[in-house]
Amino acid sequence: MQQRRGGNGGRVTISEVAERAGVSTATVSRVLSGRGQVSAEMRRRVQHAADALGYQVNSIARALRNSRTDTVGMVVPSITNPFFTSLVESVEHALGRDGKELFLCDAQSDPRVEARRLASLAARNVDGIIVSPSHGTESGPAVQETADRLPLVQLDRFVGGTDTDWVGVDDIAAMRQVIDHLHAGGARSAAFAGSRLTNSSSEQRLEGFRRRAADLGMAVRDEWILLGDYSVEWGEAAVAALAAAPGGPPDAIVCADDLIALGVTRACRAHRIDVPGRVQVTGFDNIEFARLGEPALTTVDQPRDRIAAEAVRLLAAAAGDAAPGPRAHIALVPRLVVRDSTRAGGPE
Amino acid sequence: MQQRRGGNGGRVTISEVAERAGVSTATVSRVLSGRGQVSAEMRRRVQHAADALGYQVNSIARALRNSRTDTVGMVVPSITNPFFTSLVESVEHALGRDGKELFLCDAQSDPRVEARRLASLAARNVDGIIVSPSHGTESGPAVQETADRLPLVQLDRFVGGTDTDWVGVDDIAAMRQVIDHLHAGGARSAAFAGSRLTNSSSEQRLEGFRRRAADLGMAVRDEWILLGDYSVEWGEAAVAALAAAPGGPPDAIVCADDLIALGVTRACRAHRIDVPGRVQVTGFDNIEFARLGEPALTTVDQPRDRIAAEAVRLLAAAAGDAAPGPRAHIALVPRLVVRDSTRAGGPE
DNA sequence: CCTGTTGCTGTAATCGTTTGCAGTCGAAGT
DNA sequence: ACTTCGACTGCAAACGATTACAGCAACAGG
Repeated sequence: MQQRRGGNGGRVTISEVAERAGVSTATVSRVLSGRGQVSAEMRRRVQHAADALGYQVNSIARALRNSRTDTVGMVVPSITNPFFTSLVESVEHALGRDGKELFLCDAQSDPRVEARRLASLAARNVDGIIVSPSHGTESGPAVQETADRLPLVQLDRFVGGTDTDWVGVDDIAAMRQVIDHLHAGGARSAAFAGSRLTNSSSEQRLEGFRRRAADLGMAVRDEWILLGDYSVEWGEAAVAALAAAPGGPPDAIVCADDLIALGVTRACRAHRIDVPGRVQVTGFDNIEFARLGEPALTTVDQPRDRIAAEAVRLLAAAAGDAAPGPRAHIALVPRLVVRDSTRAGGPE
Repeated sequence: MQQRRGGNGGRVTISEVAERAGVSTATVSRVLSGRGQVSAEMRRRVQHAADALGYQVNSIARALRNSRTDTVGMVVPSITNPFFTSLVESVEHALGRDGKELFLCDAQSDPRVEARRLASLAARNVDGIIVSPSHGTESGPAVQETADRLPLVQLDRFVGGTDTDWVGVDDIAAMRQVIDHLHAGGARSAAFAGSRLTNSSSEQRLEGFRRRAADLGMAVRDEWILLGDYSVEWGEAAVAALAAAPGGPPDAIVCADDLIALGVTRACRAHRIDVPGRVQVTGFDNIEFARLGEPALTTVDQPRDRIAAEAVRLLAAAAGDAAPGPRAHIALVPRLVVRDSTRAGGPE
């Protein structure tokens, strides 16, 4: 059935279709891409020949000719972090509506790997890149260099010293909601468990936490600011540190993401610290597992679909005009999701 | 600094480098790819010019010429399932060692989406495809068609009616370990919570469960075989069904994956069914969250790195020889990880 | 001096598709 | 009858990199 010649894996080319239909490759191309004028008879003949041979376009050749791949690259710090995978899912949906596909890369939380990924996406002529930078400063050069070559938008996190589009949430506003809620639940002191200040999320969230806690007069001791990484293990370690301190843990532990919060609640169980009775705990991101914690986590829900849609829109816009317009920084306001790890109506 | 001409986004081409260095494109290519004889002087001149212009190869053009992209495609049923993401991570590592990259696609658990993804990967001339088919029968045609065109290996799951390489675990042997362990812990009756029999994992695991339970004389009622999907929600629903039945749940609930098991333990807490006191629960896959369950899940650890390494090896082998060799079916034996959701030493 | 060899470099074809340009042909306008 | 036009169609040149082949110089051996 299939013709197998040449070294290209036996694929049928446009000229074989042309030969079989007795026309030129130009006509075949016009029929198959639906561009240009072609008579009904030709259209039929070509279509028939293409079907018979099982022709499929070679998008490499097409991409070379068009310098457009209909593919967008995305780089995330860690593909095993559920927040990023659900973000990826949202982005994929948003792209699907434009007939584009996603080329996903994992930076393994390492700026050097990240730089390699960005370079290789650029070499592959993707139409644009969506990146959530893994490091708040070290990711800078590679991101900026890539942005100089093709449309790029940063998602969720932002790296300093770069001038590109960005879409994410307003971390400060989110933290205000969190602190207000904890305060209403009776918390008068609070700890913060985040990651080392190597990315914007962490910085911003800590900043928001500090500011609002100060506004409300909540006690925040220096030794209650615990910075490690975005992992369950780190959350567990943080609780160990807090529990060991004289006076025990504060009234609330605010976590920079849900993984940390899951670690915190788990460690609290192990240390027999009642949540939310003795300590209230909050997360961030609202990953699927947040509701599975014991107790289920109160957390900040990121509007992933909105974030993804805006990012895709920005990329499309950037691809459109040659002149780089002014940069857009879009901060969406997230929503607090109250579950069982905090006290809703004030102290019982 | 950068020259911006043409419609390719202002990228520097090999001929611009050649012009600047005062040599032919052939020489530039030879220098840059390190193939062929070039004098030291030329090498220096070309290198210098390339650096000055910030040249980067256009891998689209290279791919067209070489009909090789150094890219492998991977299609997974759901990118939000932690098992698959960690498998992806392993595959990426394994490929990295060969200087290849991964093009990841999400099939959204839908064979039609899957078929589209496979076709588009093939159109993009990836060197090979790794797929974990989302459906046990409906994925067949697309998978087979793709396998006819280029090297393909199925991972973890296997779809009926196809003739391709496969790497996964021996589900039957795994289930034997699970049942033996539960039996040693005193279980004399057991339920199975899996997904509808639309994929091989589910089928095989159920088969293994049935066989070994029968061997050991464990009671297995028809209404204890609960099939839904691979999700936490389904695990919760399954417990609701079991708890409502007269006589209550059996001594053990064997789950086809960890997500289901997490739902099961969660629902048991809600229904005040003691785990492992009243009911023992097991999972499958050993995702990171398995140890976070309350209680931590006893589960089957899949040797992800081995699986990934074998898959990459098979692809490389298939890419090497033109004649398709005999198919390899590699079943690795997984390891049981005992945690707190089962009784280790027999009934207390 | 002629031939063969080695070492380097350039010319041009090639991968598969798209598309500007030019050519053909029949129909319509003058 | 002679443009003019429009609808089609084909020719051939791109896109950017790789590479077989040929050409050239220098040099060794006969």
